[in-house]
Order: sequence, then C-alpha cells, then structure tokens
Amino acid sequence: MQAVARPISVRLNAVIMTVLDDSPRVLTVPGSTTGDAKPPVLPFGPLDPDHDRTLELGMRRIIKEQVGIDVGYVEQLYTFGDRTRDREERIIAIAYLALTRPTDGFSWVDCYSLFPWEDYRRTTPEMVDGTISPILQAWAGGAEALNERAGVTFGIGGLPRDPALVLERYELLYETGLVKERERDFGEDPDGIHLGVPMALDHRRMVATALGRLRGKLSYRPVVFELLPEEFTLSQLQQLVEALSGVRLHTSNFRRLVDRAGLVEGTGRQQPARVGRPAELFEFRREVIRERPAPGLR
Amino acid sequence: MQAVARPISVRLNAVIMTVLDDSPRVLTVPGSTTGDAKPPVLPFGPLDPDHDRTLELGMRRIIKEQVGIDVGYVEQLYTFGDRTRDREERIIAIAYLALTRPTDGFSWVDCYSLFPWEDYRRTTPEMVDGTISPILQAWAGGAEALNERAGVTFGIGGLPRDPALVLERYELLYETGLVKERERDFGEDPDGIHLGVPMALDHRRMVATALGRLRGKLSYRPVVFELLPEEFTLSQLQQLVEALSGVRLHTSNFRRLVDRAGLVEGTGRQQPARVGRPAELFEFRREVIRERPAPGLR
DNA sequence: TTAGTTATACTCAAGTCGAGAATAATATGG
DNA sequence: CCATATTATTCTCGACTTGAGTATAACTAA
Repeated sequence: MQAVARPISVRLNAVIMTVLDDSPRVLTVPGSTTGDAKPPVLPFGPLDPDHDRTLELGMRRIIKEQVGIDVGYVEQLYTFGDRTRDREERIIAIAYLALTRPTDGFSWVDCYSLFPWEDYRRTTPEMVDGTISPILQAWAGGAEALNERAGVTFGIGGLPRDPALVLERYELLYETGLVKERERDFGEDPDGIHLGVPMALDHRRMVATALGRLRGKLSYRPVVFELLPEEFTLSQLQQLVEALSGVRLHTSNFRRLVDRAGLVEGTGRQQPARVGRPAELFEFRREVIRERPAPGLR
Repeated sequence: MQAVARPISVRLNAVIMTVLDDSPRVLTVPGSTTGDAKPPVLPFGPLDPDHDRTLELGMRRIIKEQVGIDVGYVEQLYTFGDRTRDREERIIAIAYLALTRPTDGFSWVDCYSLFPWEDYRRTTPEMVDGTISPILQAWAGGAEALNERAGVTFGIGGLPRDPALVLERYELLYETGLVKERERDFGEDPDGIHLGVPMALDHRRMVATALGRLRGKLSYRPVVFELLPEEFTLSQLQQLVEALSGVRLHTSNFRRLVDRAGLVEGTGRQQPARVGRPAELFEFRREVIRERPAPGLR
C-alpha cells in the first residue's frame, strides 16, 4: 500500500545583506503569509530546471525578478530540507548569501532586531545574562550541564565567545523554545519568552547562517569592500567591520592590521570636512587577491 | 508552446573519508556506469521525501543501505545542480562529508591519486612546476595574467599556498582542461594532458570540496579524533594531520600546539614497544569542547 | 656496548597582539 | 584669535606566539 510519493520542490532563497546606519541588514519582501501577523520574508522562488543553467544563475534571476537589482557577490550558504509538519510537498530550500551596497526603497531589516543577543558593540546585551543564561541553565538542568554547550556558544561564565557562531546560538535558542519559530513549528509554549523578531518559515535560520558565514569570512576574504563605496575612510571601514562582527575594535590595532594585510591604498584625497580632523580616503587594493591566498582581517 | 517542465530529482551524495596507510581516502562503490572504463563512484541515492525526516538522516540511511556502516561525524558540504548536457532530468545533488575510522572490505581510493598536486609532504609535487605551471601560464596568456589567479591558488612563483584551497585548484584545472572530466562534459581536447584519476559525474569535485573543508576544519574543530582509535600516540596524531593537510609539520612545534590547545591528555600507558623509544598513549580530552569556542590545531 | 631509531624537551630570535598614550588637524563658540 | 571639542593618526611597550634549530631520553638490534 505504497502511496504516491510526496512531490519535491526545489526553491532558491536569497539572504541579501548590506550595512546601513551602522547595522547589518537583510532585504525582505512583502510576503504573502496568511493571517494577521506578517513576519518578514526573504526573496525566494522555484528553480527553473529548464532555463537556469546553474543554481547561482537561477538565484540571480530570481533576485532580479523579485527585487530588481543585480547583486555582485553571491555565495551558496546551505541547503535546508527538514520535513515540516502537515505540508503537502517536500521543500528543498537552497539558501544563498548576496552582498550589495545599501539601496533605497527596500525593506532592510536590522539583523540585530532578529538577533539582539549578537550585538556586543556597546556592552554585553542585557538579555544574555538576564534572560538567556538563567533559562538555558534551567533547561540544561544546572550550571554543570549548561557549560556543556551553552556556556561556550554564548560565552557565559567568563568563557571566550566566538562572534561567528551565530547559527549555533540561534539553534540553541530554538531548541530551548526561546524563539517564536519553535512554538510555530511544534506548538510548544505559546506563552513563553520569545527573543528577537521572528521570520517566516525557516528564514531566520537562513539569516543566522548568513551572518555567521559573513563574520567568518571577514578574516580571510576581502568581502567588506562589496559593501563600501569606491572610496572610503578607515573609520568607515572600521565601523563596517564592527557592525558586522558585533564587537568594538581597538582603532590603532585595526589600522595596523589593515595596513599589514595590504588591503587598502591611500588616494591622497581627503573626505569632505565635517567635524574633527579630516580623514584620508582609501580604496581597496585589488592586487591583494593575487598576492595572498587568504586576504582578510584576522 | 511551453513544454512540460523537466523533472527535478534530489539526490544525496556521501563523501566518506578516512586516513589509511598515511593517505586520506574516500570510500567508493562498484558503480554502474556504462562503457568499459569504470571510474570510481561515491555512494549516493535519492532523498525519500516521505520517510527521511531530515536531509542528514536521509544521508545516514543511504550510507547504511549502500555501505552497511553507521558513520559518526556527518556534515553538509555543498549542493551541486548545474545542468549537464543531454540529460532528461535535472539532478540536484546534496553532498555530505562523513568521517569514519578505516574499515576493511571497502574500496578506499587514495585522495592523492585523485589530486596528486595536493601532496606536499615530501616535496613540491613534480607536476606542479613541470606541468601545471607552464600550461596555466600558456592558458592565461603570459606570466602576468597567470598570477592573477593561478599563482596564488597553486603557490607558484614563491607565493604562499593555502592547503585548504583544494576545490579552487581543482576548478582551475577543470577550466583549463587539465582534468578528464572537462573533456567528458564538453568534449574538449581528448588528447590533452589529464592529471589525476577521474571520477564519475561531478564526484571528483565533491571530494575536492570535502578535502578542502576538512583541511580547513582541522584548525578550529577537533575532527581528527573521529579518525583515530580511542588511544593514540602523538606521532600518530601528527602523521594523521600531515596526511590530511598534505604538508609536513615541525614535530616539537606541533606538540607544543596540541598541548596548548588542551586537546589531549596522557594516559600514562605506553604503546606496545616497536623500535626506538616507546611513545606515551594519549586520548582526546572531550572537555575541550566546553572550554573553547573553536578548539583545533591552527 | 654501540649504533640506529623514535620520542620528547629545551632555547632563542623574530614576529604578532593587546592595550594605552601621544600627537595632529580640523570645526565651533566665545 | 584662542580655547575646546572632536575626529584622525602615530608611537610605544610588554606579553605572547611562531618558526626553526638543538639537545636529551628511552628503547631495539647486533
């Protein structure tokens, strides 16, 4: 009594990121979820098996059709395909990360509204010690067990915290029911504490994957320059890196690093004066790509 | 005059790796390619949309069915889906990396027979300076243009070479027609020089992705211990890392690193004596996972 | 007992990193 | 015109890490 196999549909999802007003942001589209609450939705669409020669070209086509922009940097992130409850078809979602300079007229969602526990630029977010730590401790059954995973992923208890573990932290909150999506997927604890703004489907997980990947890439690929204008100051560069990584950096050490890495070249020109000493304008040294196997800001 | 859309099939591919006789190896199955030459094939099978709850569980099922083993470490690598010529269906292949200790009775293919340009343990492989460098130079149109990409990916011309760029090097050889698969896919240059043992479909590309990922992971995840017995000597550990990374390491610096990283713990026991001074047996310190966010051998 | 072999420990200069302090060049408000 | 605030840029220095070489230890085989 073998039933007809459930159909599989392959879909491409775009996490288009930028940095705007000192925050990493992700592009969302109106979305058509039924019901009152309309959580943000990433651009996505089905693979066209006849016309999309490669997956990446298919992704670019969908972005062009839905958002109207040609993105520069595109990179495959991860393929999501866990079965979700009561769905007629099995969806395989191939997620891509794309980078673009900030463009007006789009709905750019602040990543730190999605993941408020990820922004350590001012101080440790209050919710980490105030909410996450005690709840994870109770969930894990005591401080001993907590350290097993939570301590090190969230950097609780004086342990060092790796900014790139964005996905690991999101997954941990998902498992403990601290994000709304858990309730939606399993019907658990509708009155529980829910942190951060939820998104449709597993889109927030995709953004977590993207931000984590991007943070990791900063140290060995010159990706930041995709987000900057042709000419920029070193302060702008530093603020961009701080926004993405969610930590504050020591200015003179950062400059030394940028300098030693050979990533930029002074133009001699100066930024139109505002207040304070005017800054020199720099540009990306493209040659660095041929000089070093892994150029970045580690 | 819209024809019926080409059907899409989703398949899971396993790159099951081990280290045997000082070589990284990948498990292949008999395969059923038509024709005389039977290039090695990776285990793969279709996703069962009704019964595989997650992609990873589907992959484990297929490995169990086809190879008969339960693998420990499993990680998603990449999803391949470029359209290949004259095929009725569009194949989306989700590739996974799995690690296992060496097991008898399987066809373990030496990765360095697939990628002979990747083993720098004795010396720079002869083919790099002898074959690859001049051909890439001619292809790129002079030394100047070569440096653009080839110089830095292959470490030609005194440039540093990153062992983790296995995929980038394979792709470059593919583009220049130096691997057999290029001829097969595009019918180019059947009499050209072809380096390394080819595999079926895009399986060699998958193995390149796997080896590159594994080399990268060595430095921030304690993956090597998946490949070692419960107790091992530091020499065994070093040889394993050398085999995977394809470079020779300075012994006392390696030991210092392992020690400082807190990865192992002496058992007090000694290895059954062979020749020379007997070595102490060590075991993996699992606690390291709770102590550091990214424990490994950088 | 000697030579060969493998394992393990010590040393040291060069380089890198983290943190703080000092100096420079502008605008603004008296 | 001068003091002050503000932002940019440079220096310094100790602690730590890295890369390479050298020395010593513990065994087997002859």
